[in-house]
Amino acid sequence: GAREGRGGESMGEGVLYLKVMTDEQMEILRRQIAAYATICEQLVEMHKAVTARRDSLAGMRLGAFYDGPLISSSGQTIAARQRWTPTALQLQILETMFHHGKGPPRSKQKIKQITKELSRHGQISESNVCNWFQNRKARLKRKQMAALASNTESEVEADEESPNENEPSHRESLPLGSDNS
Amino acid sequence: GAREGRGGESMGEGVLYLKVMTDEQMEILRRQIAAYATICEQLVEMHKAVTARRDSLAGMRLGAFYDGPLISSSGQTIAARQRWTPTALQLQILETMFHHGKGPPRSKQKIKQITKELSRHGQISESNVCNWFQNRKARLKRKQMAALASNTESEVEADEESPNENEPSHRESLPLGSDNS
DNA sequence: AATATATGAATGAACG
DNA sequence: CGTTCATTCATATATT
Repeated sequence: GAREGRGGESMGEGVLYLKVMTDEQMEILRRQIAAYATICEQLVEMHKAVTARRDSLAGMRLGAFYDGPLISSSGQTIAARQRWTPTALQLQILETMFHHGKGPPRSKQKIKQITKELSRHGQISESNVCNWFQNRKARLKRKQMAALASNTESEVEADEESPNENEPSHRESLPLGSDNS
Repeated sequence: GAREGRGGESMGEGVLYLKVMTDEQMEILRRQIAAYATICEQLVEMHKAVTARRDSLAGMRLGAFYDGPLISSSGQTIAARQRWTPTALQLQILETMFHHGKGPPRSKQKIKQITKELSRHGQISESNVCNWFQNRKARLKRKQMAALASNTESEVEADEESPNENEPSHRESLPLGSDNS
């Protein structure tokens, strides 16, 4: 197994820490994701077909499904929370905005607009949006600071104060609604 | 998938191809898998329910599905996030500090120092220390509050905050008893 | 093995 | 804005 190593390593500090995977591990991951993607796709299709021809099973009100409800890996999706949790879709959008706009929105107007946009994908309020951006920013900054502190010798690449460097070149996407590969 | 054997040897001619991922990318992958797992679980359940009451959709032969062919597969090696576990010695030290200092450390400097000290007894990072103190504090508080709850009236030690808060003591449904810690 | 508990880590919200 | 709190999630460990 790939998990021996008691006491693990520090994972909070990102940046300098890299995980190394063999091609085999990579392949396993890839296949796992692909399998899930395929299955999900087919199941969704099936469900659509079923509900299309037979609406009588309205008892199962899971219709909001393929709009990306909220996916937390415990299946507790139905329980009413008192604390807002962004749906996968909302999170994706927010993340994109964050990267694009280089930070939190500038004006209240913007917040309103974003909230409106996001509310199409789930319950959300302006303060949620506000908090999210603030938290996001604060935590990014903290991470950077931590990284910077850990190697005082500097001269490390990508340490520059260029905020537009924030694009970690990853695209997180749940290919449920969008085509991929 | 007749693919056994350890990494490396099966691919190419012994050349070690390594992919390097940042922690962030790792986390994204992990989440994606988790998300898919959840979706699949729910969809499968739904499908089961549907087919249970109506068999007429045999047209879609996806039955082999939840016979569990490849989903979990051999994966799980990477998809799991390991977490730091304090050694006995580290725990002892932390505990002592906590009692002595009456709470979490006040400054970043202190954290650094503690981390350095503890790292002599095992792998540890600053965020580990930070988290530990926060969790410790939070859980102590909760325990005290719980203890206090049994006494109801009598001496209340000014622990209560404003009662018009967001439902601070919602024990509406903890039927599984897991919430208590 | 399967379930229950303990606890490290993530994060929405609140505070100063 | 930066920091802290409160709650939740996920995994390591213990128990059956």
